[in-house]
Amino acid sequence: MHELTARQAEILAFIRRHLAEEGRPPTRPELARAFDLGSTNGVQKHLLALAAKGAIELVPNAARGIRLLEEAGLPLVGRVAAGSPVLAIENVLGRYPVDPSLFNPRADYLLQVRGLSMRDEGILDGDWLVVHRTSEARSGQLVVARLGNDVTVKRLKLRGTRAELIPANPDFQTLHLDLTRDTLEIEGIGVGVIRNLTAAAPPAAHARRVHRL
Amino acid sequence: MHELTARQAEILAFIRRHLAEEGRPPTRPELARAFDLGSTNGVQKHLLALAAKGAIELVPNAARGIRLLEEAGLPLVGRVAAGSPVLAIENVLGRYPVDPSLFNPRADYLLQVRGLSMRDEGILDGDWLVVHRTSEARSGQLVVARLGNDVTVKRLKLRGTRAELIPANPDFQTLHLDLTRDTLEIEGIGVGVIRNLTAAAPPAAHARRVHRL
DNA sequence: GTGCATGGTGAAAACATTATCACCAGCCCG
DNA sequence: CGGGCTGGTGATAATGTTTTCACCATGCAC
Repeated sequence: MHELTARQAEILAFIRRHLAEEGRPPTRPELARAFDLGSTNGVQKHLLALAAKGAIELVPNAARGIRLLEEAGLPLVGRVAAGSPVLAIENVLGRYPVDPSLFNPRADYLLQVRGLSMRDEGILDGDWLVVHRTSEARSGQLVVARLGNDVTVKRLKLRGTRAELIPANPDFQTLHLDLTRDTLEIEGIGVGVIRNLTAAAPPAAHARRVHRL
Repeated sequence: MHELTARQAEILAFIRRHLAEEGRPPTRPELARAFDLGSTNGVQKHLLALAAKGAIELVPNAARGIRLLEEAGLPLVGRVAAGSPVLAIENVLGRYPVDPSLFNPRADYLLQVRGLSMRDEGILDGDWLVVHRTSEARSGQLVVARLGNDVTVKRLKLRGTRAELIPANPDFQTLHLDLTRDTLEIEGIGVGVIRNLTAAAPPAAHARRVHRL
């Protein structure tokens, strides 16, 4: 999908909002009113541009025939390949209909937890950690951190120039870092946990096209 | 909301499906075609009946102006008052945008877990247990059971006419039941767990009106 | 059996919406 | 400096859609 212009992004955002609030896509006159345009044709050209760039689909001759083509739900990230960004395509196992607004701050992706290093905080092997993407974390928060080529989930403690990454399982070691020497890359903070208790048959990843929410 | 007739329920279901699949509500001609009616007025009368019963809202003079008025998301059940049904209004703390299809079998409600009796299975105080409503459970499943006036979450083991409700914490006792004497009422089975790690500011319960799913 | 809710047909007027025409201006790129 | 993309105005035809007529049949409660 090509980059959208500022104007096109505004219009796409309005369509999203209209869909969420009214439960149906806007018409061209409604869009024209919202953007104070005198002609529906201005709107029509923006819609054609958005459709050409793959952001929406226009259903011919249907009133309110605007469909959003964004992917629904949050990406589930599995084992992170060495050196690759967390959200790189090869790490994404699928998309699942989890509402980002259910968590605070907003959820950005799901990370499948491997191992039992956070067992005593009730985070088990296979659980989905709900992650808010940020590079800043405060002491005491559960962080998704990158250590060299590895991505790990631990509780962060900051003491001046020293940092600790603390597991919640006596079988694992606390990692001590000197921030004047070592680099600590924060990928995000844990804002929630989701566990599927009947995981024998995991739900199919929704490739569903959205409209709202 | 009054009871819907079979026909009205069919039509409501179609509207729901159309919304989920097409991203916009159906028009009256579309409904007429779907139900093989020769006149859009047949549809119109059904819509007026649905609106009168509070199932939908009709937006005047708007193409596809049908809004679903169902409540979004799943109810979160807090402490269950003695003797009351789990989903009784006084037990419901709010509604949260959790997608029922994310779990298998389908999620019906969320139960706020009290205490640490399932700690070693990673279910902690305050966690939301995702529950599928059923009165039948198999041995080995995590069940929401009613014991007299209390509702409890334990793992179920069945051995002939004897049943055990087993906690996952050595500080708690296994409950032994003789099914020829005692009654074991199953309210549902646990199909998932959701935990909010930053629960200081819990998300506002959505009273949001849906369209989608 | 009379009244009322449900579930229809058929038609038509009024209005909402899409789609396309011609035309204009600014901007950036080669 | 010419051509293409963006972002507009204004108008109109064709179609989609809502709304409301009048009329009919069935089942059910009082």
